[in-house]
Amino acid sequence: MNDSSKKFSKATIIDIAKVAGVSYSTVSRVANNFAYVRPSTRARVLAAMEQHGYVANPHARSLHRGKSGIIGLLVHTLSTEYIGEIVRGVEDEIAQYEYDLMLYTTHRHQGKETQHVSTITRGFADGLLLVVPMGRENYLDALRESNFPHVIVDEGEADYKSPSVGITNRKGIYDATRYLLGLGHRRIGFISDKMKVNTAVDRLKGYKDALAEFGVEYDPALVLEDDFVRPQPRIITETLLRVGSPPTAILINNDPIAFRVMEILRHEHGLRVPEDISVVGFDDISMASLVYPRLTTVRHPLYEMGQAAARLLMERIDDPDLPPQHIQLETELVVRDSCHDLHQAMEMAESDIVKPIERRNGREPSSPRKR
Amino acid sequence: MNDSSKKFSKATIIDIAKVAGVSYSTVSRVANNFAYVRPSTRARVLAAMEQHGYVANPHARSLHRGKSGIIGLLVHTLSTEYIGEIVRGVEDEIAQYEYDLMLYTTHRHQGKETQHVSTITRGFADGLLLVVPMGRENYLDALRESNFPHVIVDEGEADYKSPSVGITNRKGIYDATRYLLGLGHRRIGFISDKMKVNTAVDRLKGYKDALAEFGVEYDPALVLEDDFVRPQPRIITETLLRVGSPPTAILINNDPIAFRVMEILRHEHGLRVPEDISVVGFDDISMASLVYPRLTTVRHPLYEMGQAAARLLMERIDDPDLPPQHIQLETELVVRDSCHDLHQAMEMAESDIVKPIERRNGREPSSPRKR
DNA sequence: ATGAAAGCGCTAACAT
DNA sequence: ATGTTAGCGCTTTCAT
Repeated sequence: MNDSSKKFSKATIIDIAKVAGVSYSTVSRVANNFAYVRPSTRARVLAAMEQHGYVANPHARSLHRGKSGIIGLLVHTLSTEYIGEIVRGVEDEIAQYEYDLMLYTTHRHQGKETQHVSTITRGFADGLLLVVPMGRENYLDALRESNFPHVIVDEGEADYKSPSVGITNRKGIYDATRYLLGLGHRRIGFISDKMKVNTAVDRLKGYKDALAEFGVEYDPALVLEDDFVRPQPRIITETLLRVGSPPTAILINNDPIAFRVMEILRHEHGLRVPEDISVVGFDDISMASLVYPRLTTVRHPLYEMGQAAARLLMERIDDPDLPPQHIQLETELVVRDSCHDLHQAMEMAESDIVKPIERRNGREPSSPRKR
Repeated sequence: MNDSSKKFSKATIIDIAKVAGVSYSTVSRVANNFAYVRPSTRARVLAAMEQHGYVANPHARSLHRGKSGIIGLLVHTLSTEYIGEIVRGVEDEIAQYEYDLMLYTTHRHQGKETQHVSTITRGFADGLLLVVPMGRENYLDALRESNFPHVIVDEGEADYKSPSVGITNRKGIYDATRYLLGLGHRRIGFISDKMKVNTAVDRLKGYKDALAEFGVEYDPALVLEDDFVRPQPRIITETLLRVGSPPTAILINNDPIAFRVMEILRHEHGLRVPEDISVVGFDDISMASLVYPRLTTVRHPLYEMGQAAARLLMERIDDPDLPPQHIQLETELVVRDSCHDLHQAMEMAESDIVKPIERRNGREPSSPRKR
């Protein structure tokens, strides 16, 4: 409004109309590529637009059209590859529809703010993507009531009231658990997100199913709930190692936490992975194949999930009355080097003087220089 | 505009005015918390707003005010912790000013599109943050010409025409190189981003300065330029190992690439880090302390950089005529376990039968199970 | 093929 | 303390 801000205020449709010597509705026609504009007129308008670097004010346009070409994305944080990959999928998909992305981080809009998020988004964006595993009930209801186009990303099987995209969580963990059981492991630690999170429930089921199938009794002492937003890998690890008959393998429902557990196992407990203890992660982020030992994990198709969610949202923006749909993508067990075959280990032990238990503190990490 | 979309179109200021039995300017006054509204009237309006879940249409508001409360963020990709941390800093900072974030990914708006980005952003957002190390000349000029508030994030020392935030790149690498030299290394590989990127130039300078200080001759064969957008760690590594007198240490200007190089060194060349070859990274992302061996690297204050950039931008939105300013944040060498002390190694070798050269393929990674 | 004019929802003078 | 009104910049009938 003040003078200095005028400096970068763009030419309006009226300015262009004046320069081109036409009415501003004609400029609008040219800008929107409508038919029935005489080629010579069009050229003149185009020239004027070019000259002044004209571009339509998106707010005015949105105001009139009643839609903005923007979709909102609600996430907890951006600092993880997990979310980065999802956003990449979303971005690539909506680019085809010429949509743009508005970012909302939930930790800002806390408490009563959480409700505002949906309200803010409503009216500003044409649709909303939610990557928020919990604490969303209040505004989810509001979104459904007002029939505002939205899609939940990475949803479990519990709640299909809203359209959503997810993965085969149960099967993913089922496969991983079976794999460990197949290697001879019977005491398998399970580090899970809070059971408030739907996907965590599904995954625990996969764990139990596999155990049952192998006739292994389910031991609650081996199942630890952590808050994946603020994980406590040290506490979790120590708790698990202190269990009466400690686990020979740990299934951790999140790669980054698995990395931290491995680090703790190695540097604070002198345990080797996989020789002394096996580790399996979940997500298969890029680091999984770069750590040492390379992490065996369950691939989570994050990019594809983002794409699918965006596509679903586009459909619902077109027709908000579509019945809620849930898309489920396939996981895949990726076997790398972080698990030990106990059968093989047995044979070794028989022809070996070193017993497994003695190995534990046998080898310190080389060159333990301080930070 | 069609019927179904009406379903979630919110009540307007006029609807509320009717319900509350006042004029809509009064509603506006209440919505904007103006004085001089009789408490009873205010209460009535508030009730009506509550009842209908009223929230002002942001486009109408922006249109009128001439500003939107939005800042644009232009990044290449979101899939890295690097960018995630920056965005987190930005987010936290702008939240205090009640600004929101609009995301633009450059790989979408390529070629002539790149120009559109600035034009789109102009008029829609009140300011723009750029995390784009290269290929931005065209629109940067346009931004400066129109005096549109913008800040370049992670800028080197070459270009202070635009306001920017960066780090002590030269010193960061200078410290790291000195550290390696201090450990006795004389052949130090240097893997850098393209020299088109300003920061890469600064860093190379730091490398050369340290070398000169130790009287070590600069060998161009040890300096490899890679494209950090599409890195080729395998090629780089092999090239470096094939140099006549190969490096005993490698300085890699990016942690994720350092992780990949370490993996390649280990699994494809049977080399141990740090015993056979030392590695230093740059950025100190969270994984640096979780890999094995823990990575010695240069800390890049990403979060703080995001904050500083956002703060600078806020200032410039307030007063676009401020002279361009450059903020430089401090780096810090973080010593962990990925570097070997050659002096120490010498002593060892003398009292050891195993010569360094023989060690090279001496130890395969344990349990080399296939993926 | 083009111009005139209404209106999208809101804010901010200007009245009263 | 509240109502009236003129835009903000654009799209879109409706005329011509």
